[in-house]
Amino acid sequence: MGSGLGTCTALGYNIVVKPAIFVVEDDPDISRLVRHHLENEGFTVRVYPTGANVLADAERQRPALFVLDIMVPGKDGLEICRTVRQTPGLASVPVIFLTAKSSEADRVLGLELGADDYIAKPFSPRELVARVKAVLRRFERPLPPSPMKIGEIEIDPSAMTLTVRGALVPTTATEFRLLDYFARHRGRVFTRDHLLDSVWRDTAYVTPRSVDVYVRRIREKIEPDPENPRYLKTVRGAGYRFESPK
Amino acid sequence: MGSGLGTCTALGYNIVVKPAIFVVEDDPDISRLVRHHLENEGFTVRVYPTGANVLADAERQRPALFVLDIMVPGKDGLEICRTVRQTPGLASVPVIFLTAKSSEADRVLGLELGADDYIAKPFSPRELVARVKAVLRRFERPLPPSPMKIGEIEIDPSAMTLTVRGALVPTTATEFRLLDYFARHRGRVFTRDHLLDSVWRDTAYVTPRSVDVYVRRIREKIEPDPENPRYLKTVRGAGYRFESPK
DNA sequence: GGAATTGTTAAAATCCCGTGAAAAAGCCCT
DNA sequence: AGGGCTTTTTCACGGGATTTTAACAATTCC
Repeated sequence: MGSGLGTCTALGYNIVVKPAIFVVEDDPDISRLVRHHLENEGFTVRVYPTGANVLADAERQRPALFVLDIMVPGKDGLEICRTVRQTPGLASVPVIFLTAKSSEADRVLGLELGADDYIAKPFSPRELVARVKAVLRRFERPLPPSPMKIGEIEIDPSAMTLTVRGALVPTTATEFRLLDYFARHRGRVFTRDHLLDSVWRDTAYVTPRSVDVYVRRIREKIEPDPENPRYLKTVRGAGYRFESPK
Repeated sequence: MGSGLGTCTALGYNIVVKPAIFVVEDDPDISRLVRHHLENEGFTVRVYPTGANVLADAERQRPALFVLDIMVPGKDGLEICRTVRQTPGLASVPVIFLTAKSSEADRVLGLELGADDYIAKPFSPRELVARVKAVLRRFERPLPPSPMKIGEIEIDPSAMTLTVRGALVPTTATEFRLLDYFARHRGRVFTRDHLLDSVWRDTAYVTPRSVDVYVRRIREKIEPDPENPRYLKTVRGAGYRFESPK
């Protein structure tokens, strides 16, 4: 995994996908350096000296990540970022800024622009690569809303149905949303607070212990033996993790 | 800690740790200059006129930074840099090149080899100091959580899993947080008090000896031979240090 | 050899989670 | 609007896992 490459299974065999990174940088020395090191890591890199054509290209071939110099002639980095965030197909593509002044960094990371990290110039290649990989990892897309089959259970978000070992099991709305969230982020640990933030609707105040109750209800519905969960495990001191059984 | 100095509490009183900078430079005028200004800033400086012994020394007393002249008799700077990058214990130590030729080609070459910055001769003392500090500072900004592989052990913070020699090893929350902290700051010594401050949750007072207990538990889980730790070493009189095995 | 420091172990104290049940909030229907 | 239903949320207790302590053994350094 460390390579940053993604794989996808289609047509029954594996295709290795080289994630594309779009770089907007006018200084040819820097862009050469960036291209060199990112390509070394197995990424496909596209460099744009100005911000003119990036967006058009990006809409066609959606990149995995943007690396934007804050200041480039023409449309500058900030401008591009803003547009990216407002373009439906690109809104969730992560952005890393290259900044000269560290004072810009805070501003860039500030909420409104929605950058995901920054790298201060002069930067080292190792730093660049490390941050790019880290951001990509953080942004691993949740699986798109399509029916999922995990072990013996099937979750169909569009129908909001849960099928366990062939039998349709009724669920309440919150039960389903929580299970769906877990199933979409298999293998990760979530704290109760995180789950409340991302699964619950209103979230006015709700005790984290409510999560426990729902976990139990879900277990009763999907686990053959709710005492020894194979899917929805508790990670003591941290939260819960959903996993595919071996 | 913008100054580049680190402090740590040990032996009941405060010790100021002066980060060590290893300089490889054959011109005595320049090396004198470098030493003078860096020592003025509170760094411990060690000068090597040739590249012969640096690596051996560095492996014992791990420096915070290398300053390498690109061209020195014997093993030259580029060579040393390459070796450093391939030495497990040193791979993450930053490198700054000194070069006479200010040609861009040289600069880019240096950076492509994995250097972290580059200073063209003749340089001003202020520039030297500024770049050294900048690199050290950059280096301290922690990366967002991402899986780590150190020797034969793998740590995945998002899944909260530890894999040792291929096998998944269960950990408790505190064990994991401590190991994660160590792994994220490889090569640095931490006092028990520092660890309590930065890894423990509440820290309403907890005996420093608790750290010992956790170190032992971690060793039992990751070390092939817990009596002779290869990863998590004790630094008598100071604390513990986690390192990549040679 | 002796003082200081760290390793080890086991027991005590604490924290955390599962559980059942009941209160509160929604919801739908007339 | 009100009654009966479902869903959501809270609460408290008990058991068990984790954390912490403390006492003793082993090591290191002078």
